[in-house]
Amino acid sequence: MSEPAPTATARRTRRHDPHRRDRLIDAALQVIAHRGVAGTTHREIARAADVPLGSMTYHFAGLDEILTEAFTRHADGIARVFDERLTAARTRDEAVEAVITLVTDDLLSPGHDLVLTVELYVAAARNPRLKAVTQAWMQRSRDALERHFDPTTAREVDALIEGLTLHSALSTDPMTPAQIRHAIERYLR
Amino acid sequence: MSEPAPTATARRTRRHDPHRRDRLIDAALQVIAHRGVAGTTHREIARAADVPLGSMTYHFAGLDEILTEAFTRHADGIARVFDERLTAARTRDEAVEAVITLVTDDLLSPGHDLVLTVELYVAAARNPRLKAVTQAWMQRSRDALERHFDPTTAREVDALIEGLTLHSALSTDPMTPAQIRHAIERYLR
DNA sequence: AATCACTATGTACGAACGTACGCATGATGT
DNA sequence: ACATCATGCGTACGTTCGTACATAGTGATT
Repeated sequence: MSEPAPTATARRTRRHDPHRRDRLIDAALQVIAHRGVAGTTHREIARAADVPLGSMTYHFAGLDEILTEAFTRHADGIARVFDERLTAARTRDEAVEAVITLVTDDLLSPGHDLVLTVELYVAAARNPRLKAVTQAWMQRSRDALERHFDPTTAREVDALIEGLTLHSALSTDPMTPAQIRHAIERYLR
Repeated sequence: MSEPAPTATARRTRRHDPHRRDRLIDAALQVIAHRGVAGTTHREIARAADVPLGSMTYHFAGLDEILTEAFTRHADGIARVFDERLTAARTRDEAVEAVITLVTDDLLSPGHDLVLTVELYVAAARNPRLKAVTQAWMQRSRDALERHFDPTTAREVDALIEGLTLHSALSTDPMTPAQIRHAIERYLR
């Protein structure tokens, strides 16, 4: 996402590091995914990015600022994929396929940390700035869906996507791609 | 849920307090709802229940134990309502109505703190005991739904319920009961 | 009434935290 | 070449936390 970090040994001697702020935001997302928002501290992020603690207060006004920027990056990334897939679809059938692909390939891919999304929801419940991030993201998803479906359907299928993703992620017995396809097609065809 | 607590002044003089453990678990749920799991500390719970700090270590082996018991109580409470509504339904149509009532009246009622459920999901991602609580709850919901619907439908509608509740709770423009009814009926009828 | 097991309480300690701040350093513009 | 200033760095302070523990009060049993 950003430029590679200087190696640990290099950092001990060299100091120049443009994009450090960017790397810190990415590091914050890693820490959130691994330890949760509760376990995300200045020190953990600094360790993950291999920068000294003092760097945190220089680049960010406080922990809130880091969290906001990190979650904004996360939401924007997912929303962009959402947009792209649905914009590429030309017909309603293609749009249905796009939704299925979104859930099975993008949202539930092993590399994608779904837990980040749930962490965002929880944090948003008590942080107005994060609530705004969440709502902007939801609005963007719905707008993308409305390229192909009427507003009511868009809203409903948006909720369905949410439920399918969440339940699949939380279950020891996750839904198969075929089951997800079945659920979405049942709703949209 | 439990017996009323002795008043603050009474506590200062008297000490006998059976059901204190129960009250502490309820207090923990209140604190989780207000401050989140991250802001839930021994001291906050003790303050909410108006007991001294030392009482926490006596009644619970650690913070994990309190959280587990609190979330177990939360999940059991919702699952019980779920069971009851679906057991009371005699026909498929009544079952559909029961599901609608569950979402609009029970899960989304102003008194019910939906944020507790999301907090549980996040905590469960990193706590095996809480993961077990979540999965037992999901299984119980699905079993209840299977009294009236085939397993595939049960699973899908369970996910739909999740998405509808979550989106309604997070949105500034929450879905109306009519919209929720529309979404569920579209799926089940 | 005496005893005892259980429950309740206040306090203390070490660890981890957010944040502030003074100093060092390297890039930049002249 | 040199001055300037944004950036990088180490450290320290005050706060809050989980937890332990010694002591004290209480209800039950005899």
